[in-house]
Amino acid sequence: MAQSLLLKNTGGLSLKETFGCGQTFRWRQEGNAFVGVVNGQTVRARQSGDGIRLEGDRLADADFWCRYFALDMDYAAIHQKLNKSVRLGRCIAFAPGIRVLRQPFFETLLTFIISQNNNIPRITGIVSQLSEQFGTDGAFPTAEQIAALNEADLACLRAGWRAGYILDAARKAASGEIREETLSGLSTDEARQTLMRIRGVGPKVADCVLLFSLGRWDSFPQDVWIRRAMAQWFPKGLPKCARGFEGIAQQYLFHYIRSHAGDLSRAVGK
DNA sequence: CTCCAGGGGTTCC
DNA sequence: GGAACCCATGGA
Repeated sequence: MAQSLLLKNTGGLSLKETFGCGQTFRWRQEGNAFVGVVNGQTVRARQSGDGIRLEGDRLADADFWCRYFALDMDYAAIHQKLNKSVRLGRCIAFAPGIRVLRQPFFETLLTFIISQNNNIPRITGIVSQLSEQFGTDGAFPTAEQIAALNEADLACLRAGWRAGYILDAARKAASGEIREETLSGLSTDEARQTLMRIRGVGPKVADCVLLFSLGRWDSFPQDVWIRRAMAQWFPKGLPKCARGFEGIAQQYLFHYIRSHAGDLSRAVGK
């Protein structure tokens, strides 16, 4: 029996911009709605009036979704700060409805390990296969479920050399060497170093996990495109107005750059 | 055929 | 510390 939940006070959140800006690989558009898999539950989301309507079996409660969509953040204030930079302001104006989600920890960790030197359709496919093959009822598998496997078991994913990285991450998570609760108690820099003990997790993947799962908005995923754009747009680093919100600024920047790849390839000298 | 995709490990200097 | 090169896979 399907449940329904209306999230109010969603401000200027745009599902299209939020799901399409490259931070999640688990939502697909169906008409004017989006269908995603979150915590093993298939969810349909659509914007309605002044809120977001969620539908699905066994929906999580409003508190969970409030956290998932970062509705506890004051994005009007964040935009006001970041708009002090003309260039960041341009990126925000292009997609003001982006909100940085807080996604499930283990799933985010494996997803961004899989994302390395990879493209979005293939990342989506591997994550989907991982869930169908090894999760319970299509849910994203637990660390314990993956830790019990070996590389031969993962060969069906066609994930290449990342299979070994997936296993190491799962084993460290299952053993308790890497725990979300532990990371939450550390500084962003300490948490980054801890995550990088996992084979296949470098600064980029670590910061994506910190930003997209733990809500560490001061982390800063060093994407290759961002590095190129930064060198030209912000030769001295991000402006002071982005202090504490480097990750959010980066996500606006990334979406803008990816959507203007043709223009930027010339501007950035790719 | 080559090139590339939201990187990271290893091996050099 | 940084630069070069390697890594499996699939689509363009």
